[in-house]
Amino acid sequence: MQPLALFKALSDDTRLRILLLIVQEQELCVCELTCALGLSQPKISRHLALLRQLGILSDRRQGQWVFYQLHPQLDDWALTILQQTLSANQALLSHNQQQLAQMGDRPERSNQCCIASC
Amino acid sequence: MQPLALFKALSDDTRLRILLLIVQEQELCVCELTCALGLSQPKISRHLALLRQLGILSDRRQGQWVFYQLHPQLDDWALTILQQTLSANQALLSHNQQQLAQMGDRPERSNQCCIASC
DNA sequence: ATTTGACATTCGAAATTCCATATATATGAT
DNA sequence: ATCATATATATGGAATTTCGAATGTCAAAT
Repeated sequence: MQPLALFKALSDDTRLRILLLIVQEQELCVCELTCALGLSQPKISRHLALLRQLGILSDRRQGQWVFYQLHPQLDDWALTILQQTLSANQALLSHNQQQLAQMGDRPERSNQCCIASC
Repeated sequence: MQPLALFKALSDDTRLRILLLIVQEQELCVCELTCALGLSQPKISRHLALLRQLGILSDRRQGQWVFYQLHPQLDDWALTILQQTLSANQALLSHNQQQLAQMGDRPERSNQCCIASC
C-alpha cells in the first residue's frame, strides 16, 4: 500500500468516516453504514467499492447482506495510521455512532466458523 | 487540525514528499525542495503556501531564503502520523534525498539564537 | 537606483473528483 | 415465476484541484 494511495482514500469525508467506523466496530454492512452516516446507499456503495479495490477493505456476503471489514492483509503501518487517527479523534464519530446505536433491525452476524455450525 | 484536512494535505504527491522530507531534514528552503523534487519553483511554492495556511508548516525568512519547518504547534497525533509514514516508507524518498545530497551551494543556516551572534 | 537571485501570486485551461439519478444484479420469501 | 430488499454499477454534469506561464515582491549587492 503506497502512502499516497492511502491518503487519497482518507481525503474524502465519507470514506474517512466509513473507515474509522469499521476500525471501531470491526465489521459493518452497507445498510448500517448508510444509516450511521445518513447518506444514500449508492454513495456509500461507490466509496466501499473504491476502498475494496484499493485493498483496504474486504467484503463477505452473508445472505442478503454484505459485510465490510479491514482487509486482513492490510499493511501494519496503514493499520496503525487508522487506529491512531481514530483514537485521537473519537469526537468526530460521535454522531455517527449514535445513529448506529439507534438503528433498529440490524442484521445478525453469524460467525464464519463457530462450534455450533461447523 | 481536523483529520480530513491533514489527509487532504497528504493526498498530493508533491505535498506528501515535501512534508516527509521536512520531517527528515528538520528544515528546508524553497530552492532545496525545488531541487530535491525536480519540480518548478512556482509549483513548490504554491503547495508550501497551502501547507502554511493549514498550519502544518511554518516559515522564517533568512536573508534571501525562506526556510520551512513543521509548525511548532502541530498536533501530536498529526506529527505522529507524519513520522510513522516516513519511517515505514523511507524508500519513497530515496531519489529525492539523493538529489538533495548532490545539490551544490546550499544556503547556510544561521541559528536563530547562537552564542556567537546574540 | 538598478540589478540579481529567491520566492510568491495570479489566471485561465486541463484534469480530477464527487454526486444524483437511473438502472442492474443478487438473494430470499411468497 | 414474481416480488421485495440489499447492494452494485453506469452516466452525465457540477465542483474542486492542479498546473504552466507570466508577473510581482522582497532582500542583498553593486
